[in-house]
Amino acid sequence: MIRRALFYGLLLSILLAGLKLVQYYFFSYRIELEFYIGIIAILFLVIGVWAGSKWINSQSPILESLDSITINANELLSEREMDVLAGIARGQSNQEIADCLFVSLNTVKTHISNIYMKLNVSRRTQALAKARKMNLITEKA
Amino acid sequence: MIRRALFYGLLLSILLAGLKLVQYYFFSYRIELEFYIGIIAILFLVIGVWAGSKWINSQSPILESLDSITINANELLSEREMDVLAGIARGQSNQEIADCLFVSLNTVKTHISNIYMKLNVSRRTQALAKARKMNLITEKA
DNA sequence: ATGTAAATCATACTTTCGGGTGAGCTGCTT
DNA sequence: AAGCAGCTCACCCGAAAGTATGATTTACAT
Repeated sequence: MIRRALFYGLLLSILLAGLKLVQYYFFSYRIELEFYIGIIAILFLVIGVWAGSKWINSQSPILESLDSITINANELLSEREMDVLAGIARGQSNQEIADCLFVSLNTVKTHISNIYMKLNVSRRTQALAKARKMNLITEKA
Repeated sequence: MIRRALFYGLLLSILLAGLKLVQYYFFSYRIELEFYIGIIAILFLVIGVWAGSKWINSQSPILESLDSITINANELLSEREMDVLAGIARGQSNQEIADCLFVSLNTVKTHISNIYMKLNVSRRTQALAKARKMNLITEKA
């Protein structure tokens, strides 16, 4: 969570710094300000779309609600396991979940194994069925 | 698709125009340029995330039509395909579904492939997520 | 009749999943 | 300090799932 926020914050800072450099050394005296701002706006719009696409399947509660899947807090599964379960519920592959959570495929597998143990199942679809019965997963209205 | 692109293009244009106005009439002489650009960058980043999320969630033509048109769910998937989909939703393996329906494993695979084609997905968990969104699958007491 | 869609089954191949095991690191508790 | 739970990652192997293609049969509509 925090690591991801820091990562993108850093990325944003770097981009801003880069833009400032570009501005001072190359463009400021040759391109009009409106055009320059337009480029920045479009650039960050694209970045935003990219980040949004990448995050839409991640575990943030806000984005989760956009995906109409809600993971309910529970004592049984740990936070990370809930994240993984949400990915499964969204239909993501293990690799996709790993990419979203910024961990390795093996880590996701381990979490999933633990989920299966805790839910007493042996397949992701079984885990989904059981999790829904237990109200761990609910559909957003 | 095209309509959506036009919509967001228009939105972008309006926002750019608005920013230009703001720039000329309020901020240009009071706030430093770097700060101003940073605000724009963040603003469009947020817009991008929002738009990206929205876009991702309405990728499917089927889901789009659900917004305005009432679709008879039974039209899309055949009876047998619904049987198989139910098995998937129950968490059954392909072999278990085959046993339940008294058909071969290959037949189940074929049905599943057809389901994936019709739902435009490539994994059973994706099929579940999509089918739930389309209300092909609903929870019962 | 001819075509279309559904259902059935098959073979061959690739990718993904899941099980088992081990291990290092962190943070909290006793 | 020691123990424990959670998170991370790795490797191996077999099973399940998915892809691609082709084929037969039935039923229904043009």
